[in-house]
Amino acid sequence: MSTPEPTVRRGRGRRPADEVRADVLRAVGELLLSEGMADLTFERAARTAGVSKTTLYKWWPSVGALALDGYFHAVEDELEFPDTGDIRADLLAQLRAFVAVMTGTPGGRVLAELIGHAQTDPELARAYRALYSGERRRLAGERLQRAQEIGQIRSDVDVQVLVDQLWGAVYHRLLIPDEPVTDAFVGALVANLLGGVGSGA
Amino acid sequence: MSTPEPTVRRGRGRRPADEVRADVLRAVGELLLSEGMADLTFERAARTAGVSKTTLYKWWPSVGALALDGYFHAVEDELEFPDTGDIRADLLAQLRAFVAVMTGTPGGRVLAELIGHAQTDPELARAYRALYSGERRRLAGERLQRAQEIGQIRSDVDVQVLVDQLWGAVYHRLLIPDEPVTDAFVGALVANLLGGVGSGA
DNA sequence: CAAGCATATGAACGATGCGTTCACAACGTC
DNA sequence: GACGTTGTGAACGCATCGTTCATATGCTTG
Repeated sequence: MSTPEPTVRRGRGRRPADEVRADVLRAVGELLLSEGMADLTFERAARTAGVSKTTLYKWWPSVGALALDGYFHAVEDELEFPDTGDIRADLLAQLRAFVAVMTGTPGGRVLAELIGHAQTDPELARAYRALYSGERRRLAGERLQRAQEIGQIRSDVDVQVLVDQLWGAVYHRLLIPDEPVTDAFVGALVANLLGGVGSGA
Repeated sequence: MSTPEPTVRRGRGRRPADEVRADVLRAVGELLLSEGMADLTFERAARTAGVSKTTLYKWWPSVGALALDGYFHAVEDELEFPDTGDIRADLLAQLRAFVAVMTGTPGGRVLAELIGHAQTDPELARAYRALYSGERRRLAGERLQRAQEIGQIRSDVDVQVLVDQLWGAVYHRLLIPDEPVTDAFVGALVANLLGGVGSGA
């Protein structure tokens, strides 16, 4: 409810497409980080960006797609997959960086909301997989496979399953927060998987 | 959009609360399983159940809460945690049964949509944890702890982390379907964790 | 058995967002 | 300098929201 939107008045007529697009993404990013995507609508995005609603409808098929664009424009995701040759250290480093972003910035909340929205917005789900999750899965898989090739991970293991048991486990706690996401949790994830939790035969 | 709702005409005045509640839950369950919760609204639920919208607003704080009630009324979740004394076999059995429900019935889709909706509906999120996820985490934890006590799982392991690396991994593939959820996947989950995927030191 | 309380009903309301339409204006190009 | 592309502003009908109100009836108490 209602900070009076900073409605920017403009004349009519065309403005450069790139300029408009930049305004929109900036505005959407701001709205997302400050209020989450529950209250994000075409109407509000248009008002905040000082852009015609018509324009938004022409460029983005759904609120979700708009949010996805705005989110990535805002965070310029830069989670690297380090490769020092030591898979245990690299996994810990990457997962800790990931957790830091997810819990220490509004980015985690927004990402969760994007995934949430994707459950009932096929358009957004497709865009999310195409732009984000697929790529990250590929990068993680490549790093894990290199570890496998030099014998740090058993050769009969399907590395994609490991992605679910590491990052997927983190997402699980983000989306269904019964338990906290801590560095200790991350340490346990890696230790459990690499060393195994069974004892005897 | 728009099967013409089977509007049930009724007289005015009070009907037994239990009867009304039953009608509502039945209707919501039907709507959820047939159309998902994207199109579920107070309006449609009221129309389908042949109940006044006012009544719904009085009993349920949000569409999400209504959906959650309707869902559990419809599926009467009965995923047991077997205990044969063999933790590997029991985990496989439970996870396979879980996966069967999630992929073989509309229940999986609806559950994903509930979790999705909970990301932007704190009321629903709280209800979900209270009614469902917390309880299931507790049950799984107890079974894992028994295995730990008889030495099938190492004693220094935090069993709650295992929940995230087993069921959480499944949820990950359900919510972000880059990779399929199969029995082979389940097998790999259990094998990876119990045996470990590292090789050397 | 009668009185009264609790509760569902139906109808209406203003507000908001949706998704689309339209004529018009200005930018960039040829 | 003309033209086509593209954003602009305004207005629509429609759906849902969340709320209000007087009314009708089942249930319970005395």
